[in-house]
Amino acid sequence: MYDNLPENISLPSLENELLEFWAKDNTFEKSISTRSQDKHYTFYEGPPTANGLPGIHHVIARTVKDIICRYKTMQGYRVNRKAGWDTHGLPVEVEVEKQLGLRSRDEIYDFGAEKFNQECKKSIFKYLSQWEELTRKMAYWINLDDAYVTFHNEYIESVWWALKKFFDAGLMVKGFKIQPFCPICESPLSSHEVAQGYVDLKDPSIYIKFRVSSGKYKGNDILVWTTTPWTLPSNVALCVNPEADYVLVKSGEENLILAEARLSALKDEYQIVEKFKGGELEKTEYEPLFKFFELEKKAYYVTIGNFVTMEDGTGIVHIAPAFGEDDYNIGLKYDLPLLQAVGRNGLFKPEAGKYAGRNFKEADPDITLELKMSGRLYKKEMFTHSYPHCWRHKVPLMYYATDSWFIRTTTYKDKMIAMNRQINWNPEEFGTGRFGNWLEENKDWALSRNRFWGTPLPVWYYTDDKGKEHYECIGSIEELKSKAVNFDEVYKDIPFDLHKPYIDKIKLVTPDGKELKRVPEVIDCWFDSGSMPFAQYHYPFENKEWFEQNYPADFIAEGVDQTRGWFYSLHAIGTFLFDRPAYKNLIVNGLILDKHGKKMSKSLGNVVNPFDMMEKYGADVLRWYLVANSPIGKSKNFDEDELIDVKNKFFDTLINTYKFFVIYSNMKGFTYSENEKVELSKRAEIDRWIISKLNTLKKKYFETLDGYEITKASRFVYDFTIDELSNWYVRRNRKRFRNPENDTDMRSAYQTLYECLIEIIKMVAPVSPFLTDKLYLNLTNGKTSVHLTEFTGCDEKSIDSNLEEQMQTAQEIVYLVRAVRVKNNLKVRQPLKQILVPVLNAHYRETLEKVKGIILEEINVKELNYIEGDSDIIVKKAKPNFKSIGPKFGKDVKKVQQLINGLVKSEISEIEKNGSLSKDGFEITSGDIEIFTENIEGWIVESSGGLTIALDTKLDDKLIEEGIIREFINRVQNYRKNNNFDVSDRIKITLRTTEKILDIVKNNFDIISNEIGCTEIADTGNKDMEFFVTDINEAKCEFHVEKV
RNA sequence: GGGUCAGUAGCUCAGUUGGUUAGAGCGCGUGCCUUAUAAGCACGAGGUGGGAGGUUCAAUUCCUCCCUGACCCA
Repeated sequence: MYDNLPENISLPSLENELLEFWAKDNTFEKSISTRSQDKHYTFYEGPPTANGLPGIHHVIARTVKDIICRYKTMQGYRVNRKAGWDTHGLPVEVEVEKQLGLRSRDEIYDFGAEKFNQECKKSIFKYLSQWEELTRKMAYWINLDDAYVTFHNEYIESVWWALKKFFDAGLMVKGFKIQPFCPICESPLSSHEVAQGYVDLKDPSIYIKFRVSSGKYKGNDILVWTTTPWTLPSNVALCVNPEADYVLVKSGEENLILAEARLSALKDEYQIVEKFKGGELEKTEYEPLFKFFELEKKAYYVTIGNFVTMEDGTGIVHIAPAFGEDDYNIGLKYDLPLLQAVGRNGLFKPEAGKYAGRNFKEADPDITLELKMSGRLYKKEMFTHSYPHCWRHKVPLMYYATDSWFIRTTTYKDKMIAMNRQINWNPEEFGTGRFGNWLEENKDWALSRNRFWGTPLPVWYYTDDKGKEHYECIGSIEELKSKAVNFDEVYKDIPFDLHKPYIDKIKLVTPDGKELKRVPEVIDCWFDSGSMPFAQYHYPFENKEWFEQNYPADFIAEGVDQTRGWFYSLHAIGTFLFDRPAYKNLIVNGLILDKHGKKMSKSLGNVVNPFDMMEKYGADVLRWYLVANSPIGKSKNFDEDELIDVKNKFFDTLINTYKFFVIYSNMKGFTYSENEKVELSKRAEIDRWIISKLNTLKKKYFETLDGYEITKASRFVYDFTIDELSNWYVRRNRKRFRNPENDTDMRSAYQTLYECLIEIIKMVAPVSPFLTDKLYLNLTNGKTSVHLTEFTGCDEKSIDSNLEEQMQTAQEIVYLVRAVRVKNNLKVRQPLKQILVPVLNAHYRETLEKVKGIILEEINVKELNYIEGDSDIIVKKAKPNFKSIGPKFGKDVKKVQQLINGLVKSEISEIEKNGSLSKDGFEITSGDIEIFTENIEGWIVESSGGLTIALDTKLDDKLIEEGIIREFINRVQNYRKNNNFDVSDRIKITLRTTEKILDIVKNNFDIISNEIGCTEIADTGNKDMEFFVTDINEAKCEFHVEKV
């Protein structure tokens, strides 16, 4: 006996039941421990931060990870799944600042860095319980008890080891970086912070004349455009686009140089005097506007750069290397001096003459005025643009050059590009496109952060007599202990902790007695997470062998937002340290938007709560929806209604197929047993057909999943389950399951269905692990979870493509006949005499002969007859095969198309016979045309896709009688169903109807009684009886039913 | 501002060496079938394949530009 599922089963409550079973059974642990040590598959978990609530977008990434891990487990691999937590970084600090009401760096110092970091540590796992609950409920199998945590001393030590490797290779260096900088925080802002602070600002837009002081154009003026007059006192160069055309124009008294494409910027009429490429201006010197600084390096000349555009301004920009990234790069390229007239606090420095002490933005009008007075201003406009502001202080940011530590990734960029080619990206275009391009344009990694809560940069330094800084990088705790002079003192009363501010107190000494202090910075937390392949195992201090076996990862998966985050940090670190990519395969999932394609945000109130979804529809349904409904890599518009569709269509169909099997197996006393298997060759044709289809499905399923294409794989399973198994195999075989011909036939049918169910369950299991396990346990001995089983491979031998093709032909013909019936108002219950099918070749005839029985039964027709290709009543037509005639006839293809469409029967016959035909100067061969029949003279026909059928719609008394019998059976069955009769209930019928119907029913009592389970049909009843009123072929028909 | 990806029916999505009638599901309308099915089937309505050019005998598919959206970076 097989256990059935309850009526109206609630998937969420079923899931709770299985969660308990798995917990008791230790299924997850077993799914790892029962697999061989020698066949392991390595998965890396990208660490989330638990100081924010888990959302629906976490569910999709984790579903993807879980599916592949479960799939590989079911392929026999041992898949260790170590969880991880990302615990450092600005999000944590911001959260704590909010909590404590701290508004600036100074306030954090006042509060105390030590206390601040303690608060950070407390805040990290604020939502841990929600994360654990999500993990459990969605059945994400990962080992949370053994999670790596990025703030642990061991983890940091491994990160330090990696940093020292970079340092020793000369790839970790100190330099400048232009960063968005808040003058009140006196700190750079992260791009994430900048993104939330854009405000429309009205700014000046001024055109300035720079007087040329050398070369061919000496004495003329270069016209320059800027929207930041406050940067002009820090100007050291100009920049033009070397490829663009520039012109010298005469406009009134002025001789101006600007880009040809920007002539519209001129305020007066002009004549072009000369035209030349921007490159020719390089090195042209000019007179500076301001002279606040003594320069040590050469400045005040024209440079070239491709970033200069022709979209606005004059095609010539001014360069202040401390205040813009392009500017800074030009400064490096030309070795320009770096002037900073404005300080970190946003105020002009004392050297800046009359501007000293002024706020940078507020000085704009005065600078403009001064230029006007000195005759250097050409034109002034105002314009409004979106400009970044500090989200805390609401003041405009400066782009400002600050001290930073860098990883010089650009030096091994080519290697990263080469290694990237070894990685299997899914979807592919993310690897070649987004990530590939990002690598092509690689910039050095700005590593350091002027913050508090993070992995401290393990660099100590001293300044020598000449003011030069000397650095020492520490790569382990041991090294730190041995080199520090005050280690024990610092950690005397506190637990050992590598974080600020304790680590800042550690002092080192050089052999010649120089004292070294630690640099104040912490590092970018992306370096933490990118170090997880080794840091999670405290490599190289422990687990050396284990790490080497588990690097690189076979598989990782995250959202597309990680392209330049985790995917990059893993790649950049792995490439350098281990000379190999850090991962072989990855799946990138798209963002989840709301149903209208809008980003989910608290302020819009369109955030989907994953717990709600799981409680309403179950994790199985949610997981299936997330990966199967739309391609994983695309952004997904989350729509709850579609969850309902998934549940109704897929899960209900699967459940009902299962229930059907259980009900009838139990009724017939069938239990699956390997020993009593009916050989495939001895099973009915339709059994072999579904088994063939099943194996074709398995083949596609393994192929796509081995290629990490989850969406495709799940759609294959979906289509098979609904279309082939439920709607064709089970529906067609219902009678057989109820009344099999003999014992072999019965076992053949039940075994076939059983095998299909088991295999589908296994294929669905990685995606939707709950229901499948329940069904699997019910269908087997109830002891072993489906997640502990292994797939049986595709059985190629049982794939019979002929059989599949035959069935497909049958299905197509059935659909055609149904269409004819509908159009001619002929119900399927009315049997018809015959259909005619034109057969143009012997193969087609054989095919039809094989599936004749199925066709006739499906469409309720008595005979299927053939018309041979040479019959007079067939109207043959030909249509062109463009693939063949296209290359052959080229420009004449349209003429040939008309010619072929106009071929008459005799001409087509000639081509069939001789293989070719000459007409109008064209030689048509049999490969150039497709022959089909479109009409059969004197018949009602329907054709589609090359198939044609004709239906004989003439009725005789016999057919009408049969029709009435079926109608009557149908009425009674509907009545039984609507009145909740049990299948086994026997009934007695009293019938009041026309004489004709009454006669027919009585004369066919045996057939009818067998179908509807009645013992007697009477034609007279008593007056108290209630009659059910219906009609048959427009004749009134009333009957009364009672159970006997 | 730069880069990447996408845009196919009201909605969700298929669709490859470029081949002429662009498909499916959901939803809508009308019928039909059914004692596993809140299921299924057929028919119907619904498409300037985002827009404009170009290459070609032939473009949803290849190229260019533009528009819209999302993401990443400034």
